[in-house]
Amino acid sequence: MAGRPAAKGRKGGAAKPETRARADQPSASSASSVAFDSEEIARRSSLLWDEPQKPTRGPKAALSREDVVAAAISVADAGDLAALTMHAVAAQVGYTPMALYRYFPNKESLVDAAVDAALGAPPHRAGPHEGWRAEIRHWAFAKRAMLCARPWLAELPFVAAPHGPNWLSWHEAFLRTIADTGLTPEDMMDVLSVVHGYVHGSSDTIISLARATARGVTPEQWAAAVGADLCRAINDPRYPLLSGILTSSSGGITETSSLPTKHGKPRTMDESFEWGLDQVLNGIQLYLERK
Amino acid sequence: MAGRPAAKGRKGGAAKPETRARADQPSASSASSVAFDSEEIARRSSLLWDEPQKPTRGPKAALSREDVVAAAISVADAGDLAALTMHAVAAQVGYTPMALYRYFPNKESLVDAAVDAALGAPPHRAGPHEGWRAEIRHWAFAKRAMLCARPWLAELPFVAAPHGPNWLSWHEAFLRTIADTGLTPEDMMDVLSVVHGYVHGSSDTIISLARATARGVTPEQWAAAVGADLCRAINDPRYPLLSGILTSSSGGITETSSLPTKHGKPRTMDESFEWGLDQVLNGIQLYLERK
DNA sequence: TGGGTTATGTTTACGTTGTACACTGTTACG
DNA sequence: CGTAACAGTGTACAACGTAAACATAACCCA
Repeated sequence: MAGRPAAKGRKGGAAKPETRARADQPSASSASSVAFDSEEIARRSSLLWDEPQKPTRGPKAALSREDVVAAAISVADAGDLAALTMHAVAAQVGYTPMALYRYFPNKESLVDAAVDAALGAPPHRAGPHEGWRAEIRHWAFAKRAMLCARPWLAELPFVAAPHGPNWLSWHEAFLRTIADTGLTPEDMMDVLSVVHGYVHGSSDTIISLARATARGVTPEQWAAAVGADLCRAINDPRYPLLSGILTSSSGGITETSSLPTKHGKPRTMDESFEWGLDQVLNGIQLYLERK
Repeated sequence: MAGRPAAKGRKGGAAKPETRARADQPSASSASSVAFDSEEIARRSSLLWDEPQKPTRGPKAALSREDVVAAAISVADAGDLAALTMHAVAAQVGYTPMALYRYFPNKESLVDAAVDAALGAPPHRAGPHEGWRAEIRHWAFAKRAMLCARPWLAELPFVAAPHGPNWLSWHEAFLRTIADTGLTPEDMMDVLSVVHGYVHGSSDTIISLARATARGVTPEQWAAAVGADLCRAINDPRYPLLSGILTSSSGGITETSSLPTKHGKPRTMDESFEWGLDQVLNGIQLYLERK
């Protein structure tokens, strides 16, 4: 038989995997690394776009790429990026690790596929157009929420991941928000870059919190830990301004439910994100008005 | 003898790896992962701040933590983050891999130290204060340049790295740029978050280019490869706006020396970064003026 | 109906990596 | 001097990604 769900002990089979991979050129690149030359980029993204082209000869595959990807995502969701091993994915689908190589030539391509799938589709905005500003805000909050829901995506190096269908969909959705503003194509891409950059770059703290809470750490514990870490700077003469802000208590680490402070109402992390987003949008609005 | 530089020769050995790892609790966390609870955060950052406290009894250590960190940085500079292995670092300093464990308890702490050291000190702004806007621009460009010079830093997960001395110095330097604007401590931290977020989040493309060129790939080759990857979206009915922009030729991928286009002068990547930064700063300026 | 062909999943094995442990040798204090 | 604390080495091993060889199952054509 062509194999049974495995789970434990089975027999053997035969096949011939890819044979390519590293060590040819000065290149190299490993595990979840970054693509450099055109052939590597093409190879990595091809699996995100090309259909598997089903053969008719041998036994039917028990799984599909989608099955494997779904298993990979559930493994990463349950743990973190480091938990996403071939062994773990194989166990999740009920086969041996080597079985996965019938669907993806190596781990990198499986991770690429899992990442794009995990991005999911961008939110669909039904109803009337609310104006670019409200639409961008929706987009930004959705993206942030997506990253918080799958914090392992933020563990990836944030450079040069292959551009899969969902990745492009998020970009397309953004462009839809500003399609009627009269911006040039070039301005559109740069506005996208500004907002996208801000959302990604400024979400590190909330993602860290999301990771912690997913592990059972309470927000209070997390805030205390990060605060204690930062407080090392307090009274260090090298960081006078930072010390002052941290001791002023309103600038310290606070999470969504906000910690006790001396005065006023400190912004929650979500409010800080929103505040920053609004400043960014104000800048863009200014640009639009001046045109 | 207490050991000689080694240089070659390996064999086998015996040991019992962690035994912890995943599967105990909901916890886990591995290699270059993220800290969750207070004890882990404290443990990870302690080595960034505490002195080694030299013993007087035994033989003198041949190396210092700084030596090991310098070796780690040079290894990562020469390759990428994946090249940063204990073997490689040990070979760089001329000792056995296990010798490194006299200086750092594990790889993670070594990487943490190397990362903070690699950040380097923020640029020192001598001379008269040029005003917050110019100062922030300097800071942002310096940070971007630093990331381009050490692209492996961008391979790290961008969440929750321990806050070492240099990391805090960069923050302190930023706060210095806006110290006289009259912002509240909370506003200052949020302004920092906005600019920091934009700089980090929007630098992925240029960092990717920097990585590629460091490997000998010409900017033209790189742009062609990335462009070809993106062009998969062209004529795909799912991405009408993106297709339009990509075919309009001015919105395509261009690097610093700019590629041939049909009309006008497309922005280079640096110009796009600067454009976005200016919109962000405009937003902040608006906030300052309204106060 | 029965090969031949091809694809499937399994088994086995290997190189790499991080690192525990036991050991040899070295230094400085008592 | 002895002895305790340290340095670096050598060995061992688990986990990982994955190459190669195998055994089997489904299809094709005769």
